[in-house]
Amino acid sequence: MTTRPVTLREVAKLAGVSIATASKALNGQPQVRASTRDRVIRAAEQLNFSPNTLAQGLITQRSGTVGLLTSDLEGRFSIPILMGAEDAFGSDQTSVFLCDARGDNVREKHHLRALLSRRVDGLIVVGARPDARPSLGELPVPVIYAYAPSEDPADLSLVTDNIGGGRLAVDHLIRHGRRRIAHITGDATYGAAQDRATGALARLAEEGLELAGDQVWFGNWSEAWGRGATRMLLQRDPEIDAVFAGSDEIARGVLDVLHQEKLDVPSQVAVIGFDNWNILAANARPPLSTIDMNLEQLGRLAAQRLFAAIGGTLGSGTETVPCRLITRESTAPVG
Amino acid sequence: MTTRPVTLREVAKLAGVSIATASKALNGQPQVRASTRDRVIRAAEQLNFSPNTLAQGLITQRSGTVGLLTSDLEGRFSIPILMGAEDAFGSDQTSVFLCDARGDNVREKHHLRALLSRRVDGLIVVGARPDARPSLGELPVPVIYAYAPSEDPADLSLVTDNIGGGRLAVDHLIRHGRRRIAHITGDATYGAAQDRATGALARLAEEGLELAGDQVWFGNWSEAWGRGATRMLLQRDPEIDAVFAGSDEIARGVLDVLHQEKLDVPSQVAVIGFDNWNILAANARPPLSTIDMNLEQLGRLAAQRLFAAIGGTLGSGTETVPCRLITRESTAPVG
DNA sequence: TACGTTCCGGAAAACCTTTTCGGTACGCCT
DNA sequence: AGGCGTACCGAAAAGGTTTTCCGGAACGTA
Repeated sequence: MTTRPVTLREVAKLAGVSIATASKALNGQPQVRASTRDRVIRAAEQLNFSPNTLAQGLITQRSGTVGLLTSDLEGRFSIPILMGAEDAFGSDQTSVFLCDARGDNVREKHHLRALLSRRVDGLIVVGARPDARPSLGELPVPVIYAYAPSEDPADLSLVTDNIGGGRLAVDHLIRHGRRRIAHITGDATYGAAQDRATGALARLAEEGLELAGDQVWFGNWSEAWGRGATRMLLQRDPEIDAVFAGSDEIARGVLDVLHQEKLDVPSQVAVIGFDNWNILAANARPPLSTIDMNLEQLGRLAAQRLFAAIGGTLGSGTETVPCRLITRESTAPVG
Repeated sequence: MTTRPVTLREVAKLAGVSIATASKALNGQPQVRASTRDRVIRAAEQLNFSPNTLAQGLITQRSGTVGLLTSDLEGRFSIPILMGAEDAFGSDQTSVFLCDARGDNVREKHHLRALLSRRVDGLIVVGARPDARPSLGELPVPVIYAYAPSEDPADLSLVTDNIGGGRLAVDHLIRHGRRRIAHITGDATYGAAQDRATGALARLAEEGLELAGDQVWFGNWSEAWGRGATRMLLQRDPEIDAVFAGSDEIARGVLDVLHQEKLDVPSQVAVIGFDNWNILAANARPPLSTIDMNLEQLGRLAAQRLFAAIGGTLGSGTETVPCRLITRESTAPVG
C-alpha cells in the first residue's frame, strides 16, 4: 500500500525515451514526434503516473495553491464564501489550503507563516463580521479581503452591499403598498446593522415616508430580541403594516409574536428578513421573504480577482457585491 | 511586492557559512558551534527567512499536507468535522487541503487525482449523510472515512453512535418520569433515522414501556413534517407526555404545534431534539434539550487516527463516537 | 559530394533544501 | 614530534520536474 509513487524517470524508461522527452511529450511541447508522444502517454497511463506537484512548483515558482484564512468557520457567513472560492479555484488547477484562526490573532499569524512557507500563490482573508479588520500588511503574494474589508485602503476588499440590501428590502415592501414600515435589527456596533438601516431609511425618505415605530430597533442578532422588540413595537405603534428585520433570526422572532397577537402575515403585516438562511427562512410560517447577500458569488469573485492578481498586479479599494431579493410568502401586496 | 522569497543560500551568505551549516543550524542539528548557530539564526530573522516547504517535501518524501474531501460543504454536519480536523492538524505542522465534491462523483475523482498529485500524506473523506458510501479503494496514502463509513470493511471509518444517541434521549426522558413517549423522526431511508429509533425502542423495552403513538413517525427532516406529524400524533394519542424528535428542526415543528394546542412544554409534554444545532435549539421557546453528536471531536479523532497512520499502519473497521446529552428547558421532571 | 535546413531527442542546469561524508584544525597523549 | 580523537564546517548528492541548448539525422539543394 505504501508504494513510492511512480516518477517521470520510470515512465521515460518504459517508453524508451529520456526524461526530457517524456516531460515534453506529456506537456504538449511541439518538439516531439507524434508516435513517440503516444508511446509516452501510453506508458504514463499504464503506470498511472501523476506528476509530483512539489517538484513542479519548485521550478515554475508557482505552487498552484492559495490560502483561505478564515476567522471563524463556525460563523455561517464564512461557509458560502469558502464554497464559492473553492469552486472557482477548483476549475482552475489551484488547490485551497483551509486555515481557521478562530478569531485568535496569534493563531492567524501562525497560519500565515505556514502558508507563506508553503509558497501559496495568493491569499483570501475571510472575516467573521462585516467590519473593517487590520491589514496583514505587505506580503510577497497578493491578498484579497472578503466579507470583512481591510482597514488599509491600499488593500483590495470585497464586501456585501448592505446599504443596497436595506434599500432593496424596503423598496420591495413599498412596491407592495406598505406604508407603515418598521425596522428591527441587530447589534448597533455592527457596520452591517448601520448600513442596512441607512439604506432602508434612504428608500423611505425618497418616498416621503417616516419609519414606523419612531426609531430603528437595534438590539442583538437573536430570535429572542426579535420577539421582545416586536412586543415593544406593537405597543408603541399597533398600526404597522410591515416589518423589515435585520436578520432571518430576528424575523423568526417577529413572526412568532405576530402570531401570538393574532396578526396575520402577510395580509395584515408583511415581514422581510435578511441573510436568506435557508433553514430559518424557508421553514418559517409562512416562508420568509428575505435578502440574500450572494455570498457564494462573493467567494467566487474573490477567487477570480485573486487569480487575475497572481502574476498580474492587484487593484485596491473596496468593491461591493449587490444583494438579491428572495420573495416568499411573508410579503404580498396589500389587500 | 512580488519579490522572490529569500532562500537558505542568502541566509548562509549573510551569516558567512555554507548552505549545509545554515540548514543544520536552523534545524537544531548538534554539529554546529553555538556562536555560529546564533549568527545563522540572526541572519535568518533579519532576512525573514522561511524555508520552502516544497523543497523540504521533495527530499523528506513528506508534504506535510492532508486532503479533506467533503461531499457537501453546505450540509451543516461537515463543518464541525472540518473544524475539528483542521484544529487537530494545525497543532501539528500539517496543512489541510479543502475539497468539496458537491456530491458529484466525477468531481470527487478529479479532486482525488489532484490531491495525490500534490503528494498529500493522507486523506479524510467526510460524507454528507451517515450512510455507507463507496470506498475509494487502494490508495498510496492512508484514508479515513468520517461520518459516512466506507462500504469496504477493510477501510477505517469513524461514525456517530446514533443508536446510543437514541437510547440517551429516551433514557433522559424516562429518568424525568415520562412514560408516554413518542418518536417523530426524518427520512426512513437514512440509517441515522433507523439507528436512533432502534436505540430509543431498546431503552423503552428495557423499561417495559411501549412507544406512544403506536409507531415511529418517519417522514422527512423538516420543521413542516414536525408540525404535521405532531398533529396526527395528538389525534391518535392525546395523552403523550414526551416527544423525542429525530432532529432539532423537527423538534421546532413539534414545539410549534404543542403551543398551538395549548400544551405546556415541559410541564405537560417534554421535548428533546437531536443535533444540537445551536441556532435552532438554543433559540427555541423554551430552549431545546437535545443530543449532540460531538462532531468536532469526531473530526479531531479522525485527524489523530490519520496522523498515527501516516508512516505507521492503518487499522480497519468502524469506530463509533458517543453522543452527549444537552439539557435545556424543554425537558424537566414530571410534576 | 558538399552544404544548409529542419526535425527530434538528450544532456544538463535549475529550483531549494536535507543529509552524508570527508576534511581541517586543534588539543591531548605517548 | 608524531599519532589520535574530537569538534566543527563544507562539498556534493539527492529528491522530481521543466527548460534551454546542443548534437545528430534526414532531407533537399547546388
